[in-house]
Amino acid sequence: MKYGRAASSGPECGVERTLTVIGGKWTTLVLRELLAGTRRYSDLKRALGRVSPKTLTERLRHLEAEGLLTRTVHAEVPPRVEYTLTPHGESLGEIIAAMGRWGAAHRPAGATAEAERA
Amino acid sequence: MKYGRAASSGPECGVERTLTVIGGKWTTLVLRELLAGTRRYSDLKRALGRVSPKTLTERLRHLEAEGLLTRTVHAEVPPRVEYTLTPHGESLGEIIAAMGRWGAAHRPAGATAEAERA
DNA sequence: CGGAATCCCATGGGATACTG
DNA sequence: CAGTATCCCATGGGATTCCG
Repeated sequence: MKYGRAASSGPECGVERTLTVIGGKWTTLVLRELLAGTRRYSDLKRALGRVSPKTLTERLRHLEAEGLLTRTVHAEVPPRVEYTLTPHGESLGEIIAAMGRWGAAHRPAGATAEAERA
Repeated sequence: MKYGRAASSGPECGVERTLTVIGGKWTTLVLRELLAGTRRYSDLKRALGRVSPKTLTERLRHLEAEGLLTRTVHAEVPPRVEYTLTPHGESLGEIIAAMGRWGAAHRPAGATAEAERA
């Protein structure tokens, strides 16, 4: 998801920077899962359902590179690897929460505003 | 960006539904632009910078299909087409705003938390 | 258990040219 | 002006198999 410099309303717009970090379906979903607490690789895999190991690892590595989570390998057998959000990663909670709220309120059906009032 | 059923923490999770709507780089950027007000096709193209006409049209059609914006064709010459967010589309403002804030605060440099306190 | 390796597909997106 | 029409590429993601 490469792109040159910001060319939108505000140069160096924050939205674009955010998109390069949490762009992509699984990325966001992984974050949402980790916002609930530390998770092991297999926990994430199970929670996310139909994600391939390749994709999951890829996204986790990406998030780690961005400094959003830490990967802890426990030297035991069987191996245990845990992923935990850094404060930096937790700061994304606001965005994820907003997305969750919107998605819950604006369901395809149309029971949107009514559902909120009820 | 298709996917079966929700398999994450909460079944039918709102986050996933939101992702199917605003997933993608340009989609979000278009929304951010329109949150500032009605825009013509050429306005958007100029504001977004390096977006191809194909992509822009594609995303606009997608958003229209989702009921997030309305497309108004003015029967004049030269043609004028305006895009305006529906209330439904405007309700995404909270998410976009959160993304903007996060991106602004967590810049690569590292002047993150400090910038927020200042 | 937690991946790495490999192969393949779908889709978003880019560049360019052309038109109602 | 506001697209449409092609063609092509990059990347996210899927499925499967194998390994330390």
